Amino acid sequence: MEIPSKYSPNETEDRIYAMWLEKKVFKSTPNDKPAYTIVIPPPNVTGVLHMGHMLNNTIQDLLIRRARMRGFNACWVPGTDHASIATEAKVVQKLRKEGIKKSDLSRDAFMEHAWEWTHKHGGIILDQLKKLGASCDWDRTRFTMDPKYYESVIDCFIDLHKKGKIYRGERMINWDPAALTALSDEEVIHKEIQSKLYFLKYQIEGTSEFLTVATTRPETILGDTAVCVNPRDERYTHLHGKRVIVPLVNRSVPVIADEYVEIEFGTGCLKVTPAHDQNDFMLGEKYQLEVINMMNADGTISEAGGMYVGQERFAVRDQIAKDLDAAGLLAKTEEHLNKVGYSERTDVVIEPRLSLQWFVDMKDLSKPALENVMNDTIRFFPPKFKNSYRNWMENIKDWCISRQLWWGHRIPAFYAPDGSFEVAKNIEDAVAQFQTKGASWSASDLKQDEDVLDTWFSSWLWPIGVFDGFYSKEELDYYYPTADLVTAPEIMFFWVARMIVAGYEYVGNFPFKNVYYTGIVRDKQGRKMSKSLGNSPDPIELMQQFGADGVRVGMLLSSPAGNDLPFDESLCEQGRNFANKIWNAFRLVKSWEEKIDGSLEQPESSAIAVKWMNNRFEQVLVEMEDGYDKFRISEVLMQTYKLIWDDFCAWYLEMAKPSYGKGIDSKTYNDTLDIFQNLLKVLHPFMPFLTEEMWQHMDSWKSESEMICISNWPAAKTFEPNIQKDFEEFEQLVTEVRNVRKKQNLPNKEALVVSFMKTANRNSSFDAAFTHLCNISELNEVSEKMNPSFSFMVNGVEYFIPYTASVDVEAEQAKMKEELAYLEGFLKSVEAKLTNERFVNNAPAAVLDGERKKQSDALSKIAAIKEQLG
RNA sequence: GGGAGUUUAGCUCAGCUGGUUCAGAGCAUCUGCCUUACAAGCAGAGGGUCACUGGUUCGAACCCAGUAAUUCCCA
Repeated sequence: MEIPSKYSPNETEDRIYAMWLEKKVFKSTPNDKPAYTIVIPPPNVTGVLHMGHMLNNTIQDLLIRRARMRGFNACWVPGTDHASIATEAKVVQKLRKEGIKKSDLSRDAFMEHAWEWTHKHGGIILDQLKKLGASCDWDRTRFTMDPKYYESVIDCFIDLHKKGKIYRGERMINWDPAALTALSDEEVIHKEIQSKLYFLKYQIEGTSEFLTVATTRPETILGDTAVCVNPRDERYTHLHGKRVIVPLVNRSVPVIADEYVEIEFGTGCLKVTPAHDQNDFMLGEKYQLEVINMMNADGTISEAGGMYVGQERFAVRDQIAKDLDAAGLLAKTEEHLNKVGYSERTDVVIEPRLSLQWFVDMKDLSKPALENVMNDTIRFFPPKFKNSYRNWMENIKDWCISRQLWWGHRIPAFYAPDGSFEVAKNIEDAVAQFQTKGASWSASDLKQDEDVLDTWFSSWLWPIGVFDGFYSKEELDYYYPTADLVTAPEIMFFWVARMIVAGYEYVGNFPFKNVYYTGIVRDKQGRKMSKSLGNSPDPIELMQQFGADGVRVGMLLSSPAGNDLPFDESLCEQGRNFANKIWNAFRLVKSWEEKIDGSLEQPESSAIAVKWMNNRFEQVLVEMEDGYDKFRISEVLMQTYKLIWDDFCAWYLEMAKPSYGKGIDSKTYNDTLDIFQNLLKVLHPFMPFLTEEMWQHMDSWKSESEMICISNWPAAKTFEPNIQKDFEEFEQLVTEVRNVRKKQNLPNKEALVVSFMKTANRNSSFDAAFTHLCNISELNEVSEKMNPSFSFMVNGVEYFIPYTASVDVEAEQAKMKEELAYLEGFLKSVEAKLTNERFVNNAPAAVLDGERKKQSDALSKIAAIKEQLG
């Protein structure tokens, strides 16, 4: 069978993936083997694969495939997140295009549309993951709104409410006036905006004097109920206890004094609008100020504002500035760099707003989660993220979990007409609960809370919920805690921290042992990849172009944990080239199948090559295992890359390759297959398709295991460091000879004679490989230097290759002189150290010996060159 | 404003306990090759004031202090 010289992934990948699915190799059920579990960070159900997913899931697949081969019961649980805000926004948008307004629909009708949308687009992303080679147990696919999962979320809410950890309260929250919902702090993005600072004049009551207050939001004067100064600010001590008149509004408000005010900022006077600013709210509570809510939910001015009613907030800002100016109450305006909060979802300016919301009291819940990260029970990779984790957890605030949306888990609170409420699993339970309290409401009297829960309030239960852990311990006991979590640092607080909290609260144990934080995928210019910038390549197209394996390698080549990944297609190209390189090594070895000559003995050159290659494999394997333990994925990949490309292809195969037209002995052939097999195994997690395809082509491999993905990971054995040392010497020697060939333009076909100066301790272990590889006809020992000839030193032994054709003697001598000058300078610096008494007295013996060896090596090299020069 | 990080070759990054793994890797570049697995390749070569300034030490890319640039998180 003719194997093409180019590997074509497109033909292969779908076929291989179908085989894996058919043989159910990714399926996991509890058994005697130890479990190794990963739960996927569930992507948005209607999302499409982007480069961040590619990175993330490549790493997860790599870990799970390695674990599977190492004999664990590997279980990777896939699934999707209902993503309430994002999905609802998409459905609203789609309906709008059809001319339907959300407000015209009933809740049930809207939910029908949302489900339809979910069924239509849901799962696309999971199919895309299959293209990448993701070895998930697809039978376990979960969705955060599956009936069972939904129930878990509701039960969790009820439980926390019973424990007194969930409460309803009026708080200053982040309000999104476009989506008409509350947002958690984490959903607000702060941006620096060039804005104006307005200096407003407040008349001091009963005088003709004015007080100037600086503000970035002049429209909020409609809600002013005080002016605040710092008690230490001597400019304003005379105003303590006085009252001032709010400009335009003409309301009299008190002047209060509080340390909170920054003396240096603006004029040192702060207008206090308790309903529209977090800190003002705090001042309002402290000094029992009146609260005037001057804004409607959609960002227009409310009746309570008294002026500009119904007008949009930013229009009013401009208008009020003009009106103030006209009234002579605007002292001046200044340019000002301001940080403004924007909604992550709708990108409109967030309005701090007082409203009645549901909260989780996080203070006590978060304690074990903080402790067990700090003491490394749960390990973070890279550990630097422990710092920000601690910072956040130590200052944790209550979690606002209600959202004014329909798509999601509806809050299980039922309100009676008198405003009292019960938290219950369903309306019947609520009726019963009212009854026990002596309130006899019927089901038709009660109304369920209109709001749904924050999406993260469902995904924080993910590692438990995917195993139905709230209702059955069977799978939970086996799979939980999971092994590793692979995710982006951006959602450390949204998700990772809260899963840890939930894990300790509901299972009494951590949800995962290790957390690997990936970086952010950026484009060449360092910009974050985003849809709006259009700078993100389509992963599916990339995989078509370079193969899934090529893209996987491309993603992992430069992505140490926690570092951003500056993505460049050329990395995928490197991955594709690597695939092709291996493919061709396979073609070579496969071609030997027909050249086996049973009568041949294994030549010495092949014997040493096999011995070295096996030894080298062991050496690198140890380093790789160490790298895996530390999650240094890129490093492990590079080690694998060099092991295969440099050691195996460039050196081993060249040494073992039979001479032109000759057959191959069966021992070398079989040894080569064994080596190749091990290499493919350690490569498999990185390039699953390519390795499986080759495995399927080789009967002797298939006799060990039907598929490489379920074969046994090679066990680390001991390696002999001396063999590698000898090899490196041999490598130098070969390079020197190649250089001589190049200088003289001697093709490899032409045999060479090489001589070396007689020495007691010349190492000859690789001589057979050397003469085979470099086409050396004679390797002679001589007792006198040869002239004229090229000469070079390898590990203290001087080698000679006689000049053949015309050689530029002067150029050679000039080069030698350069070398001589360098060596003499080097020697000088070494000797300076050795004559420094303090160095000799303080440095450890090993370092001293090293310096002495440097000295003697330099001396002998200098002597040799001088002799050559004549 | 508070906190954390980063700065080593053209690019992306290693460099773990201060000293033979000490200035490295991959890619890119340059030179020569269609050598019977592979031009998506082979062979060879060049390339660095380890951000800057000072300190500690026999010895600093590594420890300390300061400066600069830059990234992220929080408010």
